[in-house]
Amino acid sequence: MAPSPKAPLSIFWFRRDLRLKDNTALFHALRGQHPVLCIFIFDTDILSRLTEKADARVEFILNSLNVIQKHLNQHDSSLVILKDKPADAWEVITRNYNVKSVYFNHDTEPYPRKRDQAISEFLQSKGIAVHSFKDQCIFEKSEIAKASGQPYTVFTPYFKQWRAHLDEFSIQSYKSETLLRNLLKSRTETLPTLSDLGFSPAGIPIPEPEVNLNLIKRYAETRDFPAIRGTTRLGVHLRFGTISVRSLVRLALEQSEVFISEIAWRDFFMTILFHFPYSCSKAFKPAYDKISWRDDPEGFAAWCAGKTGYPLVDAGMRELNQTGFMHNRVRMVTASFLCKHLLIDWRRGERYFAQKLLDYDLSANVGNWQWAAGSGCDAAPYFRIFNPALQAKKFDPDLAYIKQWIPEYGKEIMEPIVDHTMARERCISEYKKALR
DNA sequence: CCTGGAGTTGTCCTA
DNA sequence: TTAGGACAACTCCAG
Repeated sequence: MAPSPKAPLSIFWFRRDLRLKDNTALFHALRGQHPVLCIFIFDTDILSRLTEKADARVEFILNSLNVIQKHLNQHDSSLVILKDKPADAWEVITRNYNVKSVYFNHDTEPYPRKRDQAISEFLQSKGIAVHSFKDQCIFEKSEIAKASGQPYTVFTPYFKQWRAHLDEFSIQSYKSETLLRNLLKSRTETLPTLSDLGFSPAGIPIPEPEVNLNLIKRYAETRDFPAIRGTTRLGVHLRFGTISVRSLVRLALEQSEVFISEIAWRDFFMTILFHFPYSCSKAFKPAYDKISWRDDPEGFAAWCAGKTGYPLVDAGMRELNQTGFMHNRVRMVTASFLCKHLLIDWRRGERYFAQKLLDYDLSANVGNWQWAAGSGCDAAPYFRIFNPALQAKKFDPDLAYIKQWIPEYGKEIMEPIVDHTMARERCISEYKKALR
């Protein structure tokens, strides 16, 4: 860290908003009265929980920080990177700099909420002003709520309200990129390397943050076919904030209502987790925690490895294992298979996806897993059990996706690890018993 | 408070 | 081959 320049300054704290363009808190920081120093903290509590050392997400963050650093350097400024527990990092920062105010964007997940609360109290106790802003979603917290003020728990009425609120203001651009002259001038700091952080490259391709308008226009017709490039794959960029969700909505508004509604689903699940934080580890509908999930180590291992004998399930799991991505249609099929065919607790699947997905987001992952298990708000009815063979026939009719991920398909025959009809009946009767 | 309509993404069986 | 009802009732939400 640089030696103490005692001039008063503001700090902008990058978290999951790794961009200089259209960044709300950065915009407000740069319009403040002090020059702005940008920081990023590698949270050692989070890093130490990552068991896989070839983690593409750490790599993605580092790449994004390097892009930011290049731009900051053009303005004779530099990122300061810390690797510490956040509380300790802020202890160091406030000791080394004459910090007058701190700016960051909201993160409403349970852990960041607690963290930000503690850090804010610490900063305020030192007389430092804390300013935080909505940035990672269009509407958050209780902005979309029933007339009574209670949060919606059903998507359709939520979306109706969300859509009615969507105006110029809610998707305006905060042109932080035009204010970079207000950055603090500082000596260039060297960024850590991946190995400095204790990680190694994952060898996973990272999609560019490019918005393909034609793809969004055709989204409703193409999104369900995993062999087609029919989805934008922007999830990872929304996850880390390398694109602004407002800019995406601005572009998509003219193109596709279905795509817009998917952005609203993202807001919806974030809002649900904000109001019902227990739902990341417990069934949203408590009765579903009465299901006696099977402890089936072989079945779980087969599912993870993509060796269930159901081609679409296996193709999806192999795509996930090899690329850190799985097509959304296939996410539903694989999740349904684990919960319903194998009767394995949705939390185990959720944790596996959490380890593997480059675009992993707690609220969306938990929301969708609970949807698949039937335990979530507004979830699939329990008797709705995806038939993997039928799903393959409908959505991968020429087997292009299956053959892409299962090269031995057609040459070797793999017996299904569980019979569809038996599994279906077992599931319905077990759910029935639990929900009685 | 009451009431009626609706609820992301399915599947299976029967006629 | 295809269309329609059953699956299960319950809760949510708006008027």
